[in-house]
Amino acid sequence: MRGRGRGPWWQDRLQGTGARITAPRELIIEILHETDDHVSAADVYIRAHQINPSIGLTTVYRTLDMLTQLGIVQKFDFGDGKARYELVNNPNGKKHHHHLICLRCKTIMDYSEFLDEELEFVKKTAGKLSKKYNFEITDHAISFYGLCERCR
Amino acid sequence: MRGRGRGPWWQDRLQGTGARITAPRELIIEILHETDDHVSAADVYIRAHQINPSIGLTTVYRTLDMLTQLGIVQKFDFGDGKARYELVNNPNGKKHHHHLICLRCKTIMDYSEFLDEELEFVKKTAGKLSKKYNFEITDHAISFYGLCERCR
DNA sequence: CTGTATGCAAACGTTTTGCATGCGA
DNA sequence: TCGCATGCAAAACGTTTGCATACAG
Repeated sequence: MRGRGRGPWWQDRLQGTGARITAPRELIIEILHETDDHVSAADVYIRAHQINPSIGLTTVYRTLDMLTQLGIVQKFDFGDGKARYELVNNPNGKKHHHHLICLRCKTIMDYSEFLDEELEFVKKTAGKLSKKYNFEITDHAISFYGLCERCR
Repeated sequence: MRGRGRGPWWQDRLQGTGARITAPRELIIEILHETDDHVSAADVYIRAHQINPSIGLTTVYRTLDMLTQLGIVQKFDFGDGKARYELVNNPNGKKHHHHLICLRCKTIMDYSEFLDEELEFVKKTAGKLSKKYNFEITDHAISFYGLCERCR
């Protein structure tokens, strides 16, 4: 287990763009790193605020936005009014996964099974789309909607 | 071309649930039908309002929500702050498709090629997930993110 | 005639912005 | 020191809700 805090793996990415390493940014990334879940900005803010009460919600939004544009974080909109964020591709992070969303209770479940076939499909499709539309594909999302066990 | 206005294909669906056929609902569905695009609630409202200025934004939201719950409309959240709506599976409608979203200019492109392989993949995966998580899957969405031709 | 559907205005929750201050490099 | 980064408060935005009225069945 390497990432206990100040792992430098993301500092390089930030400094490479001229961005500064600050306490709020360190804390926000650490929180994302320790949370295996799709968290909202408010979720991050609450946890950050518990540790360092001087951090403001605005900074959380701005940091998440910056990380999203750098490709360090992926932003999701599941249709419940608030955006969710997840670290992507980080060394200690959880596996690539997709989502199962209950239309009634809005629960979001992750699944990471059956990814071998998916990877194959995604790669093939991305390649064809990329060529046909001259589109540089950097990411993708697959979501299934329906009714969860409790709601059906 | 069948659907010029009062096509009854959706009236049955509505009446089957006890919902009433009203002028605002007819108009909203007609607008969705004539629009091959992923429209926001405001988009629908503007067009509806041009035709019948007595229609309110609230009714547009409530109607789109009702149609979504009936499965007549699919609601999308692409992360730009407003939800988009599309008619799904209607007789004259366009083919099932997925989305290519530019992270810089937020343009949303549809693609409906390569769906044969996709259908196979989706069916297989949905079946497995359904069994494993006891989840009743009714819909799915696949989106690719990246940079469009103009932005890269 | 009954109850759903509607429009308006106001409320709501999330996200963004303006501005003065703080602090990393 | 210089300018990006921050926090606060207020604004902005999309969406939802309360309520009295209209109208489909």
